[in-house]
Amino acid sequence: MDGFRELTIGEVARRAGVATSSIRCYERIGLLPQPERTHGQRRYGTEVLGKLGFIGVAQSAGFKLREIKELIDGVDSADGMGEQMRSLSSRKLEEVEALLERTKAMKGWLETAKQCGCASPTECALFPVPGEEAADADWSLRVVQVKGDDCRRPPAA
Amino acid sequence: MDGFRELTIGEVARRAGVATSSIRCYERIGLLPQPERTHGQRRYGTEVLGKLGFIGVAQSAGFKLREIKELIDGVDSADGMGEQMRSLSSRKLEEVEALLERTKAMKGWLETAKQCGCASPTECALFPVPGEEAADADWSLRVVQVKGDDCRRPPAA
DNA sequence: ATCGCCCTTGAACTGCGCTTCAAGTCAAGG
DNA sequence: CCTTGACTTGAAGCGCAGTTCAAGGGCGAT
Repeated sequence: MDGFRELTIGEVARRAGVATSSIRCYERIGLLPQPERTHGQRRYGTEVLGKLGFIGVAQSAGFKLREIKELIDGVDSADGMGEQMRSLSSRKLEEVEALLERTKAMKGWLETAKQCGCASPTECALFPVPGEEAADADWSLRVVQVKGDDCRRPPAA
Repeated sequence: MDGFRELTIGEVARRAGVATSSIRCYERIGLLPQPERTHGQRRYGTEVLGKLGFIGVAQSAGFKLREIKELIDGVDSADGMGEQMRSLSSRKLEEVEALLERTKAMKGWLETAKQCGCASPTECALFPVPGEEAADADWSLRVVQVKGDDCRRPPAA
């Protein structure tokens, strides 16, 4: 059913929803294996679609291609989906959880900004001004503190 | 209090927590105005710290520097923080919400992968294989469907 | 006056993830 | 036969967000 390996790069690109140039690029950097060839042209089996799908998901979650390569290599080479896979996933999970938090913070900021009625950044809590001593102001955390739909800066008490 | 404009670029960099090279870069692309100078050296007032803070926040909210420039130009010139701000935020909000979904999907995937006992990707539902007709397979949604701690692929019924 | 330190410049470089290009091969269809 | 269309290659280019570098200026302190 899928041992035919008869898909051309163009067909793979169409079905996976990526550009042929991306596929060749992935091959170049070792993300995809060298496929078999007919008349010099790449021939793929359908399993490459799964791999491309995985690459897409991982990418959209913020993995770099190098990291995706690590993941794929771990799965392909080691003892099945062994320790390598699990430890990589554990490590990545922490990063993804951090990304999740940051993304939630951004969402909050944008929701406030969407309905902000402030006349200028000077009066708006979305745009804080650091104190004299603030050497390492943590802007992203300050922004998270903006809640509700009133983003006016509290009158500096 | 802040009309002195006596901060050097190094001091601004330290207090805002960015590199001097970034500040010059922002100036180059019009994100920051040309500051006054003494002996050829840039001299800033403290209000630049607010601007840099804003740039940082907006960046972490997913805005590109070009978009941030749009925002700043809009705030500085037009009717306060007007329509431009709100429409850009609305647009960005959609993007961030999509990112949020993808990140959640990846988190689910990684959590499953962390405790996956499958011997090979072939038997594992974490690596789906698309059907013959799937021209626009929605991988991110498929991955979300992997729930619980058993990631074995259901025997193709 | 010499040292150390901070500042200046433009150009080039980095890393990432592709995309585009020129020049060529091959098989099928009219 | 000739065209069409999909494929091949390596190299170069792009957009982004900076960083690094060489070569030099100026100032306060010792």
